[in-house]
Amino acid sequence: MAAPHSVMKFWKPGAEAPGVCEERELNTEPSSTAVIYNPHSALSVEKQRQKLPVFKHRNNILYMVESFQTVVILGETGSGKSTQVPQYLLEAGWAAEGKVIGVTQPRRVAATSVCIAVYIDVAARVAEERGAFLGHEVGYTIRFDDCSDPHATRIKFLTDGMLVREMMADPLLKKYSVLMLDEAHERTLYTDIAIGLLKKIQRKRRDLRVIVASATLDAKKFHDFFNLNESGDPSKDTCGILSVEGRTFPVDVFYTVSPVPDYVKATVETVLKIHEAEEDGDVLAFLTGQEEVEKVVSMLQDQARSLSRHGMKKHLRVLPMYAGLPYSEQLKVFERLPPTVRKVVVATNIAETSITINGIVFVIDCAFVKLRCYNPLTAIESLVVTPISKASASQRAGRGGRNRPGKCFRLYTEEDFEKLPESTVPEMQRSNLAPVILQLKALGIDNVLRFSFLSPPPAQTMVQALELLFALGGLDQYGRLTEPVGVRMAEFPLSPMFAKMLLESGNFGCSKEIITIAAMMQIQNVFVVPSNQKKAAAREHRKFAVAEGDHLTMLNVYEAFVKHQKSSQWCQEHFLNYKGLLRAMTVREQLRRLLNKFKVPRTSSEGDPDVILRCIVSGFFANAARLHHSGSYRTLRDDRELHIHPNSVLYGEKPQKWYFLVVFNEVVQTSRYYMRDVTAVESSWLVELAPHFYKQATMERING
DNA sequence: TCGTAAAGT
Repeated sequence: MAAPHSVMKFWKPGAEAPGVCEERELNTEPSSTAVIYNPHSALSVEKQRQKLPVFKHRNNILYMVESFQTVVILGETGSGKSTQVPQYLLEAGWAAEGKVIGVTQPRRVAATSVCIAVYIDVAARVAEERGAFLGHEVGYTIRFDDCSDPHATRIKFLTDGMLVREMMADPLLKKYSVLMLDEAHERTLYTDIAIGLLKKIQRKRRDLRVIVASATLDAKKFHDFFNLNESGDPSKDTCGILSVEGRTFPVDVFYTVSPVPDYVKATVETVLKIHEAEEDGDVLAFLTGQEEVEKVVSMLQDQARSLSRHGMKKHLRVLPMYAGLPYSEQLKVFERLPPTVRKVVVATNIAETSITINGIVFVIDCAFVKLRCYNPLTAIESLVVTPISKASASQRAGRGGRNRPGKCFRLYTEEDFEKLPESTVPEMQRSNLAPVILQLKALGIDNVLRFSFLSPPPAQTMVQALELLFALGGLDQYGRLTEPVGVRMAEFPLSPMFAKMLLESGNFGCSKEIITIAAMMQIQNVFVVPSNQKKAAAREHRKFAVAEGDHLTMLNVYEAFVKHQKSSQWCQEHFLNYKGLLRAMTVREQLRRLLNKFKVPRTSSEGDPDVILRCIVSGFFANAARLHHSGSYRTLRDDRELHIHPNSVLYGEKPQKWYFLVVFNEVVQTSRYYMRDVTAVESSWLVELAPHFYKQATMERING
């Protein structure tokens, strides 16, 4: 039998060709023990800290923070910068006189885990004198979890989104002496907002220090952005760059000899080739979505069974990994396996930044990723399979060098690698900006079009956002934030349409129900569909379905959940996402408090659906579509073709008079333009509730 | 007629 994988041919470029880590010296220590204090080590905490690569740069870092307003630290994986730099600053007195050293992370888990690592260091050192408690000297603040003390905390970790929130209460961030933005190269929406705002704050607060911590890529861009020196004399620069080597192992990069027609098949073949020809070590393969992941997993599992039948000694354990996977399934990729088993993790981009799996030696990279992008002309978001950037490719390859030297198999030619863009387009340039613009206005940025963006978004996207905010009553005709509607809308941790709907709910007499609906709409995958029980799941889910649409269906699910004592078993029986529903409860509580603060009366519709639907229209009137005789829908605003998303309870319903007009939360483009979270409404409500938006003539055309 | 990456307030 010919080996099915014999078609995959790879080659390794010569030393002069760009590879990953080729030129790096080989290190013999794993980075994982280096970053977190190991209480079992014979070495003291001090000794362990001194062994980190960043330690050599301690004095230079402190010198630069003294001399420059902004310092860009280029630190590679495993340098120890995230845990050590905040401690160096603390030791050098930057937290004196009640000041705080703030460190932001793009993710909640990172904010807490880095915080705990630093806490362990600090606690181990000060324990003898006064002890240390998490949330005192060292603390963190993330949504729903504030583990910090306004008086005692000297080093505070927080998500970048949280920092932007804090600016609403303290626009000059007066309590901070230094802010370090970690993982800035990821260029998340909130990192970019924070960067723009910090530059503005620095003009008013010369004493505020900013440290931008990034992987090697965008150093110059950050430097030029923050450097306020216009004299041309480098000695007057206000921003300095410093680079810190990392501690990872070399990864050999291989390319295919010719282009790969089908990367799903090629992934399977490459895994088998590694299993057959390479030494021990686990495998990580990158694909773009759940469907591809599951397909590769099932193909490999078939192969693995046949291999064991043919007497292959070493076994394959194939595991999927993506965000939508149930938590218990996700945990399996972290399990340690006996040496007779090779672990193969087939993952989406979640494994590029959000999780790190120990023991990975071989990486397979298909060169693609699914990215959200926003079309400023149509105001429609879509998820598009896009070629990755070179930065992404090197990040993926690096996943194979965490514990020992690794190998990365790229399912594309070196020539195609050269054609990839240097870095991924920042989120700021591919997002709907309505929430961003609202936040900036609330932070006193009057002219958002002239705001200092690190990467300016398309002007048309900003215009779209301004128009929507005006239609919602959050901005006046001069683009100023309205009082109180606009100011209050900005306080909600939700998109402006949801905020408007919530603020109106008191007037409609259904705030209790609307809070639930808004909270439920924030969680993904309320309905769980296990691949082997699709029919049973659908049967259970249908029990919650309501003819009006998804919003009232979600209300139904939540109320049933509460009625059944929030039981996890009940959720399991009805194929509902238990953790998601718990989260909806937490979100609901936060929203309820905000409505209390704004004195929105607590009212219930007492079973009348119409008031709830009208209230939804008051926020989502701009997202309306009418039934077209073709059977699809058309947007009211610009007559674009839309379809009901297959996950909607209205999907597949026979179009009746009742479904003539619908509103929806969002449109996503995949194979078609799909409306998600859809509810049927009366056309007369649109004219009544949004007369400024829908002129009478438009309505006549619709009805005619 | 088929379908949401992953992260956050």
